[in-house]
Amino acid sequence: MTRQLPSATVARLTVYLRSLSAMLADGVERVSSEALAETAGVSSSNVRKDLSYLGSHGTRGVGYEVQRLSGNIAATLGLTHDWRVAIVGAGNLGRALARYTGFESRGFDVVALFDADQLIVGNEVGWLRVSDVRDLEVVLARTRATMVVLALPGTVAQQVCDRVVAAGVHSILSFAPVVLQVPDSVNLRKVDMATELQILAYHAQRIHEPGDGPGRPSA
Amino acid sequence: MTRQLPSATVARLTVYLRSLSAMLADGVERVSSEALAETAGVSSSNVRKDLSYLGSHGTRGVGYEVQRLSGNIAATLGLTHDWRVAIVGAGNLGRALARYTGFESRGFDVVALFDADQLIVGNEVGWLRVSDVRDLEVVLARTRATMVVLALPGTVAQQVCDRVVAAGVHSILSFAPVVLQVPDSVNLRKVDMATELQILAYHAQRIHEPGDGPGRPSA
DNA sequence: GCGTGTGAATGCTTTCACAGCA
DNA sequence: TGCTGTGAAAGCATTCACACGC
Repeated sequence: MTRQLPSATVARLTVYLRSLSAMLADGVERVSSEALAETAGVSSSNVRKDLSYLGSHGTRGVGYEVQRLSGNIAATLGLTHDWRVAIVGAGNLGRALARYTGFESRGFDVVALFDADQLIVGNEVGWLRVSDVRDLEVVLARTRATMVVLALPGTVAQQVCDRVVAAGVHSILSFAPVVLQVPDSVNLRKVDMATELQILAYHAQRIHEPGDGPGRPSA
Repeated sequence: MTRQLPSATVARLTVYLRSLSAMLADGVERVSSEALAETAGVSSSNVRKDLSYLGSHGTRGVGYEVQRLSGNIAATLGLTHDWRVAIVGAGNLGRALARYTGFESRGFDVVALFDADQLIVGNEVGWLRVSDVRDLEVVLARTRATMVVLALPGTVAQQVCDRVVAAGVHSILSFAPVVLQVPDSVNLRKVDMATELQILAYHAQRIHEPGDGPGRPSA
């Protein structure tokens, strides 16, 4: 049952899942690869290839059963139960993440929020109380969190990351603008907003040749 | 003159740039592809291939001049001048982004922050005043913002996105958990935190079968 | 027919290995 | 000698095109 899926496929499955959830809510019962591709912003052959990895059973000439496909993808992604997530860093971003309602609805429970600043520790954010990062190991164990989100300054990210790893966490999502070193056994994903803007800058600059001001909005 | 760089290379250039900035600050003058690869978390041959696209001039047997390489990459990415960025959505995430100091230091000026909620419009966030999203077109024009960050609910993302595009913006970074449709002339990048966690869930679930969760994959 | 499932072909990315130059 | 720069090879990912079954 455990053949590794191509990583590009895994990323797209999450998108399909979102589209399918919307369709389920709308009472749609069947969907073609063409229609699903449309809502997901990819090609239909890409959709079919991706779904074929699940050993998915669509019906030729008809399409896929929304309900069944949705359950199939959720199971494949490991979303059959909730995941307990801890957020380290209760600055602007950490607090925003802690209050983000999109996690809940997608099967992720935020069970702890940490900060090092004693002025913040003990405060309430949403329905959570901010824990002292000195108690990281204890609280991670007590809450049985298996995923950690790092929302802290680059300067301390690596040292906190090391403690998180030592505490036995294998899944980490980092918003810190640094490259973190982790053992192979740990799964680390990185989101960096400045990087994203820089990539946009590259493409923007290739179009309007840089004068002193960045392009005029010619329409 | 400038041939299109592979997109994977562009993404890594931003990482190199960060490493090089740190080295510059530390007074390091030269760096080998091996050393740079280490800090960036990629292979050294990957670094050399990437840099060779810039027609970059390293010195054989020695390495690259940090200062020069750094300037080279910045120029390639179009970071020789600041970019004016507007953020639409002053909820938790939007406010966190508006206050994020990492943008400034990387050449991105947040020049406007919008919201639709009349209770929020007019408030100060950092050194910005929240504008009414009804004035989107006017304020975008006045501030001459050329990049827009969408930090708003999925339900309104597409309609706001359409207005942003119509206003002549060609670079958009979206945090909304939906697939947005834009013309080919627009560059859209997407960041979705729930998606990232789902991808982590997939890998986590492939390793340890969860103990207290219901259901395991059928044989 | 129609739309899935899938080999085969194309294109993109990374790695290898080594020539070439300080 | 040491490290860059780069063709050639290997490894992924996407697209094509069409057989197949409803």
